[in-house]
Amino acid sequence: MLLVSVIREQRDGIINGLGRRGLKDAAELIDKAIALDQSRRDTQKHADDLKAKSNAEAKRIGELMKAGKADEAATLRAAIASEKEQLKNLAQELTSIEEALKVQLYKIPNVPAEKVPAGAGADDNLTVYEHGTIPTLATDALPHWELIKNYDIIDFDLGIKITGAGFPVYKGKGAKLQRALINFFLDEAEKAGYREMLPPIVVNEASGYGTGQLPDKEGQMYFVQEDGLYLIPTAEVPITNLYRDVILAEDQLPVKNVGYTPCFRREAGSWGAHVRGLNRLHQFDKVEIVQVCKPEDSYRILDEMCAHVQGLLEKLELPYRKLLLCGGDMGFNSAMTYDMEVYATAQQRWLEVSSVSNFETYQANRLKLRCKNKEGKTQLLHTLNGSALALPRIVAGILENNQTSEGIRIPKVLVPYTGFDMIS
RNA sequence: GGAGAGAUGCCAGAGUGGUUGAAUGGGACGGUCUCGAAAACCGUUGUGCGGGUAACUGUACCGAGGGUUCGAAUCCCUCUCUCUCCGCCA
Repeated sequence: MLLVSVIREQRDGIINGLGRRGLKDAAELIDKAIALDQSRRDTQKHADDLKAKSNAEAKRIGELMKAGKADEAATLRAAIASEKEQLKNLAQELTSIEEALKVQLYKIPNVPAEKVPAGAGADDNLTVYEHGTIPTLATDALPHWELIKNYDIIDFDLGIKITGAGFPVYKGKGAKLQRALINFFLDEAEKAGYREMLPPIVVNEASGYGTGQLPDKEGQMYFVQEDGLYLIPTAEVPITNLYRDVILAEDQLPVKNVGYTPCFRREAGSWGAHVRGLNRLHQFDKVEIVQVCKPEDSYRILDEMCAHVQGLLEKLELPYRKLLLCGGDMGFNSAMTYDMEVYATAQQRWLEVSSVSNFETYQANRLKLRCKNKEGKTQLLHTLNGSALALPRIVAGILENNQTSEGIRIPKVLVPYTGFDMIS
């Protein structure tokens, strides 16, 4: 969430920035927060002053007792009663104002960075880079959901039987391909300086709040009622939350972590023609890169992370494009996001395979993730993350684009990992 | 699942109602000493939120939330978490 002090000091700039998300009521959102903040400060001043008075009186009673002046102490004690009552009311008032302010701040999304184009939705995203050539397929080329059946490598029906729709079973070379991709992605990240982490894939409520899935987006996550735990929708949640309530030293920055996890998404109500096959699943595998850095470095690092992701796609010989998301299409928490999309030639569609975001201090403020600089001052850090990469759509791209009459060709770089160069 | 113990500052660990934001030790940082280093000695070493141009200052925080009290790290209640032992188990 945004820092209330920043909202106070940069009201107009923030309203302006939020406008690029297509938010109609930005001014109203912000002004309500400012009003609550003002009343919070007034109330706190009032309460603090009164508390200072009563602290002094309590201390005075202690001194009188020690000096054996019990009767004087008793007089003073009697005088305090009404103050106590007032203090209690003020404290209650303050708590409820603070609560209201917090709720209000949770409603305000991150401010898009200056370079982010204004826009309402996907149509306003900017294509900033394209790479690779779209292959020319035979006329009888099949979409991946047909290919996986023909080669018997991914089985949706079995998944339905044991779990439900959107939980595929990977079989034989299909399963090996998953494992190969995961290892390839992890190895590449390690070469780029990331430290591998294998976190839990269920998290508590505090972690959900830390990275911004909660409140409001609990519908996205599977919830284990009995234990109050959420299945992670992305490794971002556990890996970024490793740094919740942490104060790092400057020389520990930037933190570069990578993790493979399964990801679980309920995706309620999103089933239809566009989400066939591997295009959208309830459970899928993903390797995620996460960085924590000093504010002045975060946009350089955003570029660095994109370059890493693009390098992966190039090594996999997949045609892709890079989009700079417009304000309206960005996630709630993000200040700037690039999406990478692979072209799935048989479907004739671009599939989002990675989303790389800079959250600036938005998550760090919730996480209380700070660093102590050389002057001994603490300041909020910036957090970033990106998929590197999400598997199912990569698999869809490989299957569709590399289909031949002899079978499906495995990208060269993966062959050492799969142990085979064709699925036939 | 059963039984017990505990939760204090960067860490270890005192503290059972009245200048305790918190003894002591360690660590870290700065200084003295040294050619340099070690040792020794001296000093510094929290966070949030307010007020103030600032120096500075108020307040809160000893797992969380309530309560008792003029006054709570210290007493009471609830919750959470951790650890140990037993059971079960990959």
